[in-house]
Amino acid sequence: ICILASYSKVPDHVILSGGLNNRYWVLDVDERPGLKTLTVSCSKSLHPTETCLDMTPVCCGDVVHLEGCSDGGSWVVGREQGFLVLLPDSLISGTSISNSIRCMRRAVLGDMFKVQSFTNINNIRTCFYEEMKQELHDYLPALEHWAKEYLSSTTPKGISLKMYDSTTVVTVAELADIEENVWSPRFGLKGKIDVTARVQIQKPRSGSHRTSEERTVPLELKTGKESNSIEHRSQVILYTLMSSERYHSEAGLLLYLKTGNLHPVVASHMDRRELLKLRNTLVHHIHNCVEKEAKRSRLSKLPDILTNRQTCQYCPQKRNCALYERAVDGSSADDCEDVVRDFLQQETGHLIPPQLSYFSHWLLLCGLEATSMEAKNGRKRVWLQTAEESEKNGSCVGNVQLSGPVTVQSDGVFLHRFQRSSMVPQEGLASSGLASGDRIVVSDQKGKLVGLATGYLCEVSKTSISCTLDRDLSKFSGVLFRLDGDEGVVGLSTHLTNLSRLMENSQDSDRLRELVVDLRPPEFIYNLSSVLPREAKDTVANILKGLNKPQKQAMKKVLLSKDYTLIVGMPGTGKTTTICTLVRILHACGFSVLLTSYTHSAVDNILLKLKRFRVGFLRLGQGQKVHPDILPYTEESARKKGVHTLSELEQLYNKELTVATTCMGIKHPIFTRRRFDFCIIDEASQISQPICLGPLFYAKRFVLVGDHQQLPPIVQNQEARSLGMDESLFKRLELHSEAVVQLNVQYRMNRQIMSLSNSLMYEGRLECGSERTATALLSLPFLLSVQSELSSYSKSHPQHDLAWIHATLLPSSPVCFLDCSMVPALESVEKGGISNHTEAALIHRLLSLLIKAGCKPSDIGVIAPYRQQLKSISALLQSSAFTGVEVNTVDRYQGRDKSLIVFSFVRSTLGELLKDWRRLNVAITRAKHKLLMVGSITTLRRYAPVEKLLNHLQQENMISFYYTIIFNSSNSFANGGGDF
DNA sequence: GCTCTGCTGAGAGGA
Repeated sequence: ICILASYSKVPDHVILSGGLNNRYWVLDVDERPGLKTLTVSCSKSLHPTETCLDMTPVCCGDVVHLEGCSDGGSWVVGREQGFLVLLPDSLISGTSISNSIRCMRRAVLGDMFKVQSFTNINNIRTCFYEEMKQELHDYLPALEHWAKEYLSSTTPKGISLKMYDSTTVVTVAELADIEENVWSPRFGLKGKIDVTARVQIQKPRSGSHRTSEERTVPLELKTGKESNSIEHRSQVILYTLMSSERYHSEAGLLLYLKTGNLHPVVASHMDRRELLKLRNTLVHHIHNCVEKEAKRSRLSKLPDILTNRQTCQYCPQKRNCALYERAVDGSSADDCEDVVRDFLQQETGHLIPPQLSYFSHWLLLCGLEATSMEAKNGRKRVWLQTAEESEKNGSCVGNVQLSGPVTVQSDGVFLHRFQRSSMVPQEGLASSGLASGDRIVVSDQKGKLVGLATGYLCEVSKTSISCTLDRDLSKFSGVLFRLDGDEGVVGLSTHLTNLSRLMENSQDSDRLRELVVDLRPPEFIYNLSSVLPREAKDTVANILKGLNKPQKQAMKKVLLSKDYTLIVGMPGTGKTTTICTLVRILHACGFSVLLTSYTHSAVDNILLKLKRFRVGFLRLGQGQKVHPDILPYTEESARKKGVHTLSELEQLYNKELTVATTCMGIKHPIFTRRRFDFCIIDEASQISQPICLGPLFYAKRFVLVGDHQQLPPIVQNQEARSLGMDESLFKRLELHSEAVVQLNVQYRMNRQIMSLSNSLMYEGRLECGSERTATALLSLPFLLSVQSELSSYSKSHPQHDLAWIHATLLPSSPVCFLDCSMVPALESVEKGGISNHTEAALIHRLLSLLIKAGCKPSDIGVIAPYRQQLKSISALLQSSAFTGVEVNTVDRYQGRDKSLIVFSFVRSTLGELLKDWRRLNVAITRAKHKLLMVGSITTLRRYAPVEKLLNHLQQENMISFYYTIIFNSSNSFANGGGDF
């Protein structure tokens, strides 16, 4: 009963449907020997139900797609017909499935851990003409042979296909496409087809006449040995299956380039069904990587280890295979066969139990987080929803056609322009919810060509859209397309790959593991002169002149470190400047530096400062995401200036001492070659441990810069968070106080504003850098005129007491809390989240007055913890007078400041976000000269952090004014006061 | 309960 209850409600994000592209919900599984009956429904009300017979590992609550025919509501998946596709919206690649034939465990691991070895410099080799020519040369004779035998343009013999009679001849008429991308949500498959070939099938009719028929089939190329193996043939069968909706082909071709031999691959229904069963098993393991037992989650068991030395010896997943077995499945070396024991010992013998549990712990956290992200994954909307439905939700434009020619921008980047074919709605395409810079997926409107190309939007105007795509779609002129925003299915493979690497038996990993997992205390040397080169001393001394005391200390600590240094950058203490200076000093000493952060903008922030000094650097990363002023420093632009050979490319990679990129950008081939003396990671307190590890593999020493009193890494899964997934490496290593330097001298906030954070978080450690900082106030040149306007209004409306407004505006009171409890100001829960219209209206009024009094809109920032509140505030700030006012979330304001900050607390009931001390700390440390807080004190007192803040405000007499007048449209000053 | 940035990625082949 309990099980039924939990699966009798379909979650909101699940989409069900009947028909050809059906999606069924599994309500019940009845298992008997040799027979498995599923009770399924394709309606969200779960009525009516149908049944299905199949042997796949299906659980209650799974979504399945049924192929074949149903007879009176019962589906049979059997020898002659019918398929069951488990979780069809998880598209599995053809190679993953063919990999699973030999070892299912390897295929499952392959989905979790990407193996790095292949992004090496040899891959780039073939990008250069000479190297490519050489590579191709060996294959030319065989290719020529192939063309003569099979290409229609010559006089080919063709191949005979057994599926027809022996006199049927197939020749290749045209190569229609190469590397065609296919997403097949019907079979839950995806892949890239080497060659899409148009073939001619000639068969004898009765009598002597031949009939000729044209078909489009997948052609798979293999450069290696001609094995005609089951794996190769399976790949072709899968490509044929996944492209069957496009081309209706029944067979595919397999071409071995070493010999030029072409093999036809024809599959029976059972062949296809067996492959789809493998796919289902794989999906089952991927989806159920975490299981719950007695309310506690744990990692599931993987398919068994294949104890075949021949096969396992060269398996790219052997380390992960052994690690998982020992760390997760917990098998001790004793209770297994000799072969397995030897294998486990060989791969994981260098690891001690705490290291294994670090690995399994983080694997579990990532697994939990992955399940939360999967539920939100919006990619399946591309095929589950019509363009019209998706347009309503935003982030989709349907009914567009190619307009104008496709231009090649660079290698594999094609610029396209699309136009709405039918009438354009009033607001035009600009209102589609898509904006320039967004990632998109292009599909056809009908849903036959799903995922044709991906790319980035360039320009969105009222009538047309331009974008760069990874494929040239010019041959589809006239086809109706839809463009969908692609939130991406990034997953956690970088996390897992880094974790796996941390467990590697190598020098780099051993050392990092010692520091990160075993928490070995960091070491320092004592004599600065041994690290400072004589010739750099003057330069360094000069650079140091611009720094304050703690900043100088930080520089010294870094230079003396043998392992790592942690720099705590409290709000406004000049973190960016400090990092910039650090890079300059290290540069002057001749040290190489890898400079990273989680976000592109944080990396570029430092580079923008660095670029003013004569310090060269190489910026890696997608040009689309890099700041325009930094573009000249990217690899892309350097290569445009002329890199024609491999050695020129190597020169480019080795030229600069300093290399900058994001933490995720470490897949770049440069890292197979280069090691750095230092790695600096900015905003490290906001980066999760597995991601933060990535760049550290490439440096001898590292510097983490952050502040754990500000925002932690974002973790969506509640259980993962409670198990510590939001603990950054910065926080973890902070227990070694000898590695920590605190930057506590700040140049942002005046004395009163600083006092808030000091009492909330920093216990008085935060100091003002100068008297000027401490006493700086908001400048309101026209305050007098606004005041007199207010006074005259008060005279004519004596029933309204406006004293509180007078006081709020005064620059001499830098901190004000406006209490709305008595108004009252109630929150409202809307589709997009929580907002508070009363607070929004009040903020609108205050800003009008402040701007009238002479505050520049660009000096004003409005902050709220909730997105929906930003929307309702922005909606009120539409008039041109407010242009320049920046409205944003607390999270997005971290690292930034404004002269005047207005913070809207929003909540009138309890909420999750404001319970976090760190978020509140960020909110109150953004203002330089004046901080206005708006909220309901009676409610907010219930949160410990806000309570502490309020106590301080009361002590210091900063809640000077209770905002208690009735605030509604009929009798407030809002109407009578006209436009102020 | 509602905070959000990363990222091409499928497959390249050997025993």
